[in-house]
Amino acid sequence: MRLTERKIETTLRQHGYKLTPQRRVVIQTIVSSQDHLTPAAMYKKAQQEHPNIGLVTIYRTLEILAKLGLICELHAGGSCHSYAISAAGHHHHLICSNCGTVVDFTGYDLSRLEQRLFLETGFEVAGHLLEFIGLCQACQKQAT
Amino acid sequence: MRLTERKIETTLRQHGYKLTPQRRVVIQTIVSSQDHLTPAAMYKKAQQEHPNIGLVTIYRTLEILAKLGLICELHAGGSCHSYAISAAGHHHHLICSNCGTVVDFTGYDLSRLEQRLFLETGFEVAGHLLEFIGLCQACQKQAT
DNA sequence: AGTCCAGATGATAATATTTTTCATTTATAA
DNA sequence: TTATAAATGAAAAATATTATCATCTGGACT
Repeated sequence: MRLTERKIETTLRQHGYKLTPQRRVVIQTIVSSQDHLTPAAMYKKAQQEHPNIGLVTIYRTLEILAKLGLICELHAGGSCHSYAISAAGHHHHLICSNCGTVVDFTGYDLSRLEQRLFLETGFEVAGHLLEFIGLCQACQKQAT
Repeated sequence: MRLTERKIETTLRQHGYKLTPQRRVVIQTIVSSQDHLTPAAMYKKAQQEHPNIGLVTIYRTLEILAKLGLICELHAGGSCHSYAISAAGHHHHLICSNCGTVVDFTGYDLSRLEQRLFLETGFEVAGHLLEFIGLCQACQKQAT
């Protein structure tokens, strides 16, 4: 389940952030997007709703949303500074290399591997990054 | 098994690239480094051996090495434009968040998960990104 | 060893991206 | 309604990356 606009706004408030029109626009934009967006792409989209919004505000808002875990930074799909709306709990991503669509999936547990790695290397694992890149169903058909 | 200087040089030649002193220095630098380096960090290190080397050459060399799969771009450890020497076959990375040390590991197979994802989402997976971030043994002790 | 030349280099400039600064505006709690 | 801490946008600064181009050189060939 992806986070909703409402849920994100509540979380922002709970952390003492003000709910400005600009932030609403950014949130709305990212929630309504199936794919991942760079700050620049975000800026373009947001401007359609709020022509005066500044690029700096985009950067600042994305930073906050990322810090609160409301959006996820993606790496496997080209730019390393693009974001997609987050799912509610712990999850991983599937990214379409053609259209950029991001699909979240859950239920894959890496803790056994982490345990193995600890035994083999002594590393105390604190986090991980797992993303898949490929072609979504729609883009596979298109490619035919 | 990490790639050796020799192996990398051979591969470069095989692909028609010239083996210049600058490239040797870059290769030597990255092979002898336990951690991952950004182009800028690479530049500094390389300059110690070859004071006249240009930053552009670093960028160009890293680009070639990455394209040939001789070095790996890392994401979980801060900068998304840092590289570490690659292991010989398919592998994944463990990165120390404190000292930057990169340890490769092999033998973890994601094809069953990819199969599951295909069934569930229709995605035709083409590749993946799997990295772990944590504390290496040495840094754990240090932290005590 | 000497010649040739495609490919490589470094200096510089151009472009792109991100962060800082600061005067002004505004969301929200009282 | 007011007070105020936080947020905004414009501009500048700082970083990071890529393109251009005259010059140089590794390595194939003799």
